[in-house]
Amino acid sequence: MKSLSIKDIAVKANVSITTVSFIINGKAKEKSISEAVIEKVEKIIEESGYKPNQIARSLRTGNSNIIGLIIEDISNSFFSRIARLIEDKAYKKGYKIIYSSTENSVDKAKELINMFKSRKVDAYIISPIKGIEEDIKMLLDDGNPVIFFDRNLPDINTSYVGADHFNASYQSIQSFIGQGKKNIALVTTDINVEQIVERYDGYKKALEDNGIKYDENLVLKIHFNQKESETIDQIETLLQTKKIDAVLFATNYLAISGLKVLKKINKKIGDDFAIIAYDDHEAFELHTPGISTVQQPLEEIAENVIKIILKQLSSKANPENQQVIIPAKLIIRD
Amino acid sequence: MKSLSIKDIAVKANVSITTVSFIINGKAKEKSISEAVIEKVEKIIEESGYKPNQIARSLRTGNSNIIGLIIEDISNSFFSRIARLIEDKAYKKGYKIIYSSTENSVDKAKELINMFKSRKVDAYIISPIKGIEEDIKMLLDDGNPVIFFDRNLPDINTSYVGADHFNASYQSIQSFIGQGKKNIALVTTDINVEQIVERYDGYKKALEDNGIKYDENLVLKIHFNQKESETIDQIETLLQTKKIDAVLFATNYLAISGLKVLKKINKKIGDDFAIIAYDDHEAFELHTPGISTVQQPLEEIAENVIKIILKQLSSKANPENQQVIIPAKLIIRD
DNA sequence: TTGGATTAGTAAAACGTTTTACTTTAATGC
DNA sequence: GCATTAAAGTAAAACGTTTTACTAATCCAA
Repeated sequence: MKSLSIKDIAVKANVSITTVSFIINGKAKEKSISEAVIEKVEKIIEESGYKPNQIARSLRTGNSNIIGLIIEDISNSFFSRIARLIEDKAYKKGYKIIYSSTENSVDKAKELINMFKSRKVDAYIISPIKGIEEDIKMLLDDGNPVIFFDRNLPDINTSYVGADHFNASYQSIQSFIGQGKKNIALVTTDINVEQIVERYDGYKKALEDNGIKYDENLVLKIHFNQKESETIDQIETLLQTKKIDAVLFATNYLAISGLKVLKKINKKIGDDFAIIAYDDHEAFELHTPGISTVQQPLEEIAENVIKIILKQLSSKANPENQQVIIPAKLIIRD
Repeated sequence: MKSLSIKDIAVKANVSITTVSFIINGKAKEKSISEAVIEKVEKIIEESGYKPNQIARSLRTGNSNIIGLIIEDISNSFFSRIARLIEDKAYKKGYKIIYSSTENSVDKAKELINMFKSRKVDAYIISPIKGIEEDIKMLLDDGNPVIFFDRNLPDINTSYVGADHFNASYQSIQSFIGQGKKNIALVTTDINVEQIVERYDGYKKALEDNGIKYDENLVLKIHFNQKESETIDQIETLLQTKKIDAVLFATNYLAISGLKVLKKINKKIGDDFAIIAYDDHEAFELHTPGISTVQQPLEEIAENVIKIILKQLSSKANPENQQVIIPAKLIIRD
């Protein structure tokens, strides 16, 4: 059963295709179509359940009302929650989201950009990784709205929304030190993205500022794509072989692995051992004792992202790039 | 900067558009294009970075290589994990996923179906809700491949993949009874979907089969869209006012709320009080003691979904509907 | 009464592909 | 040497819209 086209409607209403198109697009008044015709056509559209073919529309107009969202991994709760918020807000403005996960692979990221390009998405919301600078530049050169979130690429001049990773990390360490901790470890990943580097820098700077010597043996860089069991082994080794009284985990999934280690080796969180996790997770609130965490302001991030991108989409003017850095919140639990 | 079209390539190569199209689509041999021309054109395509406009392609061919995924809520870990797996597998076959969350609203679900329809997605993967039967029927009548997962709509004759909710629930209760529990509560939701009903039925049947009288006061139906604080209050009331020695939570987020209550009222899980959660969650493994859980076979579900849908997409033949029920696994933790 | 403005509407081009039906040239068989 | 077939390729229609440029009729002012 073929679906209806604008032509079918035009024939039924005994008017031209043009007229129907004007009516559909709310230009009837402006194009001086009579009230009678408008009503007739609208009635027919209503009754027949006709919906314009978006593909044809996109081809003609050059825009798709689709926003491409490129993230690391939709199954990570940080991203899935952001995605949900963005989807929600975009939806209300008539935009759909089409998303894909890069799994931190440069090749996949490039492929995704190409794919979105050939689908003519109207805008790109990207949590970027190093290595795709050229591709992003091409997008920008072609006049596509592009916004980064969570992470930034320093060489690229485009809008960005993210948490203040440096300060969040700095304050976490301050908090440890305030509790009298001296041997503070950092468990982070080896992916070379700005937000991870900033968390590292904040860690280092806080130590320095407090006169504690930075010891690279207390920093564990986990390889991004490795199996969790391996991560667990490495964290276990760290905890068993080094004298450590506090650990900052640079991502929530690393903290989850860390908690598994603690359970396994039966090490308790308490007065003589503390941890803080970056990015909240339901497991942290429920844990006994509660796990302190750096909470990123998801709602605010999503809101700013969508606000900036919609503004760029509506005003054809060349976009002034905005950099929005939102403070993260340290939640102390116990 | 306009992007290249097939025409630009044709001009550069000094051949016709048709020829370029044949080459792009791998029909060069079959259409007897000479090796020399093929090479020349391919070189130009390669060098220029030309990518066919998918929109134009879709318009002409009538398919989009996009599969629409309609779920309840992408930020729920069950769905985001499934989504990731489906995305992954679809991607490998050249299909993209475009997803949206219904938030359990019939209106939103209908809107999404319409939106996907006007975008001419090639297939629909849906975790359905009651009230959209008519819309689904229309999709099927139009010859669209549609597959349900996680939940089924009994009136609709289409493929379905899901866990064996009835048995999973039944076994959970059996397990409680095996531990000597007698006053077993069920915390579930009021949404009227098959999988929730089955979990309820399994609960009831297991009680009956063991000669325990079903007591409706021990069943708490939480309103789907209410705030978590309210849910927590209701669960707290249930636990405080009724004599209960075991609780089955019908979804993971209900169990999370339940755990928050336990923490709040300082009730311990142990010999005289047990719980089981439906759908696993990272928090459950980490919890002390570990929370027993009904684990849905995500990987298998995703795999079956994508296998069935791809088969339907490749063979134009009218699809034989498949019903795949996969056993869930009860994981006992402590 | 005339000619510019307004009203009401339409024909046709364009967006970038795919695909059908066609042409031209060369090769082959007898 | 002529008819047939194969090889190599192309012109043009079609997909379903939007939009530009146009027409025809009516109205109004001078």
